[in-house]
Amino acid sequence: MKHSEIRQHIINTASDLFYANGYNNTGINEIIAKAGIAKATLYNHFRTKDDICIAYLKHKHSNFILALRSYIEEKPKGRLQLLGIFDFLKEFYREPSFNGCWCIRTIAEIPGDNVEIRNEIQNQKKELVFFLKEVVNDNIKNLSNAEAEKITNGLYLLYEGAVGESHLHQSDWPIYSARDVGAQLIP
Amino acid sequence: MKHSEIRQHIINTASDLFYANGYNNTGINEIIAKAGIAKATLYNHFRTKDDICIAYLKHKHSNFILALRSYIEEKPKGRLQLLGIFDFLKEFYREPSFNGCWCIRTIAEIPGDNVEIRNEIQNQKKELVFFLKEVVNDNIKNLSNAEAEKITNGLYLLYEGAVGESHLHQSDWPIYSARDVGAQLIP
Amino acid sequence: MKHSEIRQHIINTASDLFYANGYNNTGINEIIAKAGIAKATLYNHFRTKDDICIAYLKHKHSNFILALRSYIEEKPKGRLQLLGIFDFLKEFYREPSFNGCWCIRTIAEIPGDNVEIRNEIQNQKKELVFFLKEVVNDNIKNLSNAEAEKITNGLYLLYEGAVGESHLHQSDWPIYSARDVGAQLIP
Amino acid sequence: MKHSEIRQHIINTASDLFYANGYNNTGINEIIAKAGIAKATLYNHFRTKDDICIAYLKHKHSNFILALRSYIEEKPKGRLQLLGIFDFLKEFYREPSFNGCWCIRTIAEIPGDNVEIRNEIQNQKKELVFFLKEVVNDNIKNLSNAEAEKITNGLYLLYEGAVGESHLHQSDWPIYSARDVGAQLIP
DNA sequence: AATGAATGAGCGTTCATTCAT
DNA sequence: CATGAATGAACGCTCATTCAT
Repeated sequence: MKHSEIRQHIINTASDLFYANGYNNTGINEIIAKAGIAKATLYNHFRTKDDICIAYLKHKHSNFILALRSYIEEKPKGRLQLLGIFDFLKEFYREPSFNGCWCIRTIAEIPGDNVEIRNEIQNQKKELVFFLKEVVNDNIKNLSNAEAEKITNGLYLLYEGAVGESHLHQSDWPIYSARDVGAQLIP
Repeated sequence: MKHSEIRQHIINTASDLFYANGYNNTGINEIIAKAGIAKATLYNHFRTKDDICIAYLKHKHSNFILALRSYIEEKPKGRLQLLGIFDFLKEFYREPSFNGCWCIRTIAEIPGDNVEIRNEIQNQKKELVFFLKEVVNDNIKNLSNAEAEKITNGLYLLYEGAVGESHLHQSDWPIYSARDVGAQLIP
Repeated sequence: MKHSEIRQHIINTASDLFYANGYNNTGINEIIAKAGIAKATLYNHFRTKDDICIAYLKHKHSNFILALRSYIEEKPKGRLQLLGIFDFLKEFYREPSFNGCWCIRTIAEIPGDNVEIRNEIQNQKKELVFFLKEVVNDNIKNLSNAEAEKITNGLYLLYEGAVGESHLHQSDWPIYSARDVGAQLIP
Repeated sequence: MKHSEIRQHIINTASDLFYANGYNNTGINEIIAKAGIAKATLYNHFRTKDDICIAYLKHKHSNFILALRSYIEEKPKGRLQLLGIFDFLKEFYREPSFNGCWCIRTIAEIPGDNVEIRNEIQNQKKELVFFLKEVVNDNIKNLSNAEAEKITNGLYLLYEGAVGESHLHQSDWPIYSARDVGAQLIP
């Protein structure tokens, strides 16, 4: 196995555990046991557990953005494509591994002065907002920038609320509600 | 100090620490040190740390509901009272101690099989939805039940999103956005 | 066993190990195993391993000063009492546990920026110089302060050299040599 | 770079680190990082870390003896040349890299049963005594062997004490004191 | 010869909880 | 009812050394 492969193997293993059980509830020992590697091997690839956390967040984010983008690109232009973010979320929710938003869950676990992880999380959300704005502009014509931003922020908040609340209530009603409200935002 | 006073003192102390620094990041030793009590005293009042967690959640919730209720009751009936939930959140956000939603943050820290704490959190949110529905019905006349629920759920999602995202981004724009969108939901 | 007794038990155990095998070569696990206590018990009595190190140094020092003082007080006043410090060292050297100077050995093991331990060690040596000066003044009459200091410093250096070199060469000739030279310093 | 050059490069690098920060506080990784070589390269040149330690000690010793010899050879014959060892030490002490005696510091770090390193250190000190005796005989005429040894051992102890104590107290007074006492030893 | 990823054993430290007093 | 010393398990991390390439 090549260096980068074992690195990816660690990230995959840790990601599953972090996402399923939480960052602090997942110990290094659990990761190496599941990955089948020695402790020092892990530390040859990552300086600290926090570094693995960053890699985990990036891993989840890039997969998520790719999947979301390809999902909605297959939808017909217009309202359906725009509301596709909620349909995507429905599918995401149905996955047995669904456990809410890794950003929200991780930020709840780390001390407030952990700027590195906080920054990563904030940047991911900013990227999501940026992506949503693209989708808004692609699917609603003749919007002023202010209008586009208003709709984008609304959809973003609804999306985030739907992720968190479907996870919290273990039910998909928040996703349907969010889609309904989202539909009202589109002129 | 009476038995119940000590209990409340422990809850107050633990709540401040849990909310500020997180549940897992706050140790029993820190709590007893700040409360100025002996370790066994704490365990005479609470069976486990998880029990303190439940008490912490209840404590935050009842204070929150009371404050929210009294805040919006002072607002004039109608749209202003309904949107008052977002104005309340603005004030909540401005408090130096603001640190997001205790439910969301706590659920991220506990193992998935901890039903006791999960139930407490779910019930709190259900109570919030119930309360919001009351406010909706009080301030918008002649709503069918379905209409009331639709608006309630929308406001709830926007509120939850605004709490979480203002905390995540360390900025109050999500609260303003949520209020804007919320205003569109009210006929 | 009372709190202070178990504390002293830890100090005794750790002291034997630190002095025999070195500070860094002695692990916490070795200490608790030999002391027959749990790891957390040790950490209830000492904040860090460095704190145990300080206690070890203080323990060795106070025993040493007491033993040295009582040893030379039994010697007749004059040259014999003054040179008694080297006779004391001979006996010290003969003990099977003799392993050189804990100060010199410890300072060699700790990072240069560990001021707490460095200060303790420097203070111990200053106390030794102070004690030696007392003995000099007690046993040589009509010395100016400068003369007393000169003799004191000479004896101190010879003593320290004798401790270190007898340990290094595993032989007592440095003690005899130091005594010989020391004798020449006394008018 | 030739084989022997790499070896010397490793020794130089390791020596600086060992002397500055201690043997146990310097890791193999630190050495190879600073030397800019691969880990296995280091182990092609040295069987174990202890072997590097031996090479480090030899390196320091031979440099030291050469520098000391050439320093005092430039002094005029007689008392000045003999006491030149302390003047040399003054200059040694003034170097920013001064960190006491590598022998004393290393012997404090290794287990008592490490005969290889202990022997190297003892031999270095025996060589120093031998060298000092040469200097004594060169600069004081008509000494019996016993007289020469007595003076040599005295100077040696004073020298060793001065090195260790100047390092411990971070002050040069022990060097001045040692020189003063040394002067009294010379007839 | 040179590489650098992998290792197992150990490090110092923290944790929620128990129990004799 | 209040105490606080003691606990065992787990924590994140470092080490000198080996070995397939």
